[in-house]
Amino acid sequence: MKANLEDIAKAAGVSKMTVSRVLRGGTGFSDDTRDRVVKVAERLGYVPNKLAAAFGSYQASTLVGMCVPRLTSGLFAHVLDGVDRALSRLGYQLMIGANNHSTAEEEAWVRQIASWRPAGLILSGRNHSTATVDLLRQVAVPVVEIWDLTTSPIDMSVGFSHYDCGVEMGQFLLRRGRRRAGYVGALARADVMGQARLEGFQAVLAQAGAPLVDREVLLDMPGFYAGYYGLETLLARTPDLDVVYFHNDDMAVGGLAYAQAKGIRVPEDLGIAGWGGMEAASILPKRLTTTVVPTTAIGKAAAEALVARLKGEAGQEVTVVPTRLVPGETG
Amino acid sequence: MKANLEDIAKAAGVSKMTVSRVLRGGTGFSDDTRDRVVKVAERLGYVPNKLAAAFGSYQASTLVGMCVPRLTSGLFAHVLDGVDRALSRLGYQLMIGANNHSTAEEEAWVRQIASWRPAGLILSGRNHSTATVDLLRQVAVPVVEIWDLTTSPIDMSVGFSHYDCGVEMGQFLLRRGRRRAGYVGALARADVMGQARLEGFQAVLAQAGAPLVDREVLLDMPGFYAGYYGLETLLARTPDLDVVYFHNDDMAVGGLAYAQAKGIRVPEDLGIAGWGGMEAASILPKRLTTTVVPTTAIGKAAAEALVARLKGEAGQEVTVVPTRLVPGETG
DNA sequence: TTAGGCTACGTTACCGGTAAACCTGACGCA
DNA sequence: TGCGTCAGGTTTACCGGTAACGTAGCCTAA
Repeated sequence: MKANLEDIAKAAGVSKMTVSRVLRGGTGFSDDTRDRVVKVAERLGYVPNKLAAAFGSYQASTLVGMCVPRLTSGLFAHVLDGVDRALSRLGYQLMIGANNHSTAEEEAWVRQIASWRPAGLILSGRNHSTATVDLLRQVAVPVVEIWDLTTSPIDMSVGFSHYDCGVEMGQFLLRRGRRRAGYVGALARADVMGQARLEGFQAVLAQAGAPLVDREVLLDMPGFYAGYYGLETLLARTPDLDVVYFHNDDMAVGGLAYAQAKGIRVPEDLGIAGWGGMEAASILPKRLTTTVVPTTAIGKAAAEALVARLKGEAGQEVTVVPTRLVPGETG
Repeated sequence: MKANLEDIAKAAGVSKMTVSRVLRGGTGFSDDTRDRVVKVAERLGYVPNKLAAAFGSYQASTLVGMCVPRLTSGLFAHVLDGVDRALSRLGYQLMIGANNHSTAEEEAWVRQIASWRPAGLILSGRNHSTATVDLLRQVAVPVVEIWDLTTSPIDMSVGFSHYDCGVEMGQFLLRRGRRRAGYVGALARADVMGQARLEGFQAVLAQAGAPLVDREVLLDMPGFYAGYYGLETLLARTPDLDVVYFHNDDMAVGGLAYAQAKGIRVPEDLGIAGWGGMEAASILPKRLTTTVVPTTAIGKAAAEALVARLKGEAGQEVTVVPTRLVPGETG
C-alpha cells in the first residue's frame, strides 16, 4: 500500500492533519484546499488505514462482532443478513463466528474478537460462561444478546421468549382438541432454547389437565432425518398420541414424511407442529402448523439497537420482536 | 481495557519486548521469566490488542475478508461454514460481506475491507469491476476467487465449472431419451453463473441435434415461487416439452409442485432437473435429479489455499472441486 | 484602537504493539 | 588470557492515523 496521509499532505502542500480532516469530511479548511486534497488522494490511489485510525483513537472502530450458533442455520442466516444490511449501510464491518451451541467456543470467540477492540458485539443466546461475561465487561462496548429474550441482559437484548412459543403452541393445540401430545427433539449439543419451548409447552398442557404423554429426544442434529426417526421411535413406544410437537420445522417435516410413508393421516390421525418458519416448508402439499420467527427483523433491530448506543443515544435495553403462530393444516 | 504490555512488563520486572515474546510463544527467555510473565498477564486480565499488532507490523494481521453473493443462500452458508471452520482453527478471524450479485457492491466492500489491511481475501465469482481488480492488486494480499472456476484467476481460484454442470446435465438427460428440453431461470440481478450453466446445457443439446426448445427467465429471486410460476408460463407457451432444466433446486422444487398440482406425472410426462443440491430437497417423495455442489469442501479448500499462501508456501493456483450429478427420480 | 472571535490551518504527542539492532554476563575453548 | 558464541535479555525506532492544542491573519464591534 503506497500512499498515506503524509504523502498526500506533501503532494498537496498541506499538513497531514488537514488531509485527515478533509478525507473524513470534517470542517476547518477552504473549498480550494479540499478540492486539491481530494484530487491528490484520488490520483495516488489512497486507501485509508482503519487499523491505524481505530488504534490511534478509541472512537473510530467500525468493527462489529457477531456470534451465531451455526453458520449453516437457515434461521440465523437471515438474522445475519438483517444485521449486515443494517450495519454495512452505516459503514460498519461485520466479523462473524460460530459457537456450535457451546459456551466454551463462544468464550474463545469473544476472546479473539475482544483483541480487535470492536465497536460492539452481537451474541446469540443468553447463556454465557462467567469468563465471557467478565471479558465483555472488560471490553466495555455495547453488547446485544439476540434470539432468546432475557429480562436482565448483559447490556441489551433483542428477541422473543422461547418459553412463550411453547406455551402458545400448547394452547393452540389444546384449542384444536388435542389431548395426548408428544414431543420430538434433538440436541447435537445442549440447545437450551429448544428446551425452553418444551418447558412452556409442557407447562400449559399440564395446567389444562392433558400433560405431555411422551417425548423422544435424539442426540443428533435437529434435521429432517432426526424428525423422521424420532417420530418412528416415539410412536413405536406410544402409538396413541394425537399430536406431536417438534423441536423445529426441519424435524417436523421429517415427521410429516414418516407419517406419509406409514399412511398416517395428518392432521386427522395425528397432528404435527413445528417451530421456526423454515422457508422450504412451503414446498409441502399442506402448510405446516408452526411458529414463524421474524429473523431478519431481529437482525435489523439488533443492529439498530447497537448503533443507537454507539451514537450515544440511550438504546432500548430489551426489544421484543414477536413471533407469529401460523395455524397451517397439519396441527 | 486496562492492562497492556507495558503494565505487565512493569509488574513482572522485565521489558515490554520480553513480555511480547513470551505471550506470542517465541524464544529468548528463561522458563522462570515466562512463568512470571504469564502469571502477571493472567492476573491483570490482559487482552491483547491485535489492532496495534497488525498496525505495527504488516505480518501480524489475522483478518480474512470474505464476500458472498447473499448471506441467506443455503449453498453459500455452507461455503462460509467451511471457510470459518478452517480459518478459526488456525486463529484467523473472518470479516464478511454480501455483494448481492453486483460488482459495484463488491467493489464498495473490497474498498472497505482493504482499509483493514486483511491478511487475505475470498471473493465469490470471477466477475469483478476493473476498479476492484486494481484495488486488489494494490492491497497485494492473497486472493481466492471461489465458486466459479476461472483459468486465469487474479491470484487463486477454487471451484468448478458452471458451464460443465450444464453440459453434464444435458448429456444425462439426452441419455435418458429427452429430446424436447426447456429451461426455467431467474435473475434478481445478473447471475452470470446460472447463465453459464444454461450455455453449457444449450451447447450440448444443440450438438446432439435436440436444441433447447424454449426458456423462461423471470426477473425475480430464484426461489420456489419463481420455479412454480416459471414452469406454468413455459408450459402454457410450449406444452410439449419432455424435460425442464431449472436454474437451481429451489426453483425445480417449485416446478415439481406445479406439476403435482396440475397432475403432470414426473418423470413420465415431464422430466425435472435442478442444480445445487438443496438440503431440503430430501423431503420430497422423489429424489430430485440435480447436480450436488460440495459447498463445505469449497470453503475448506479456499481457506487452505489462502493459508498455504500466507505461510509462504506456493499455494495451488487453481483448485477444482468436482460437482456430482445425482440421477434422482425426476429426470 | 484594540479586545475578542472566527477561519483555516499547523504542531505535537500519543495509541500498543513489533522488528531489528544492541547489550551483557557466562561459558567453552584455543 | 583473550576471544567467539550463545542465552537472555533491553533499547530504539517506527507503523499511520487522530485528539488536543497552538497560531496567524482577518473581521467585527465596543
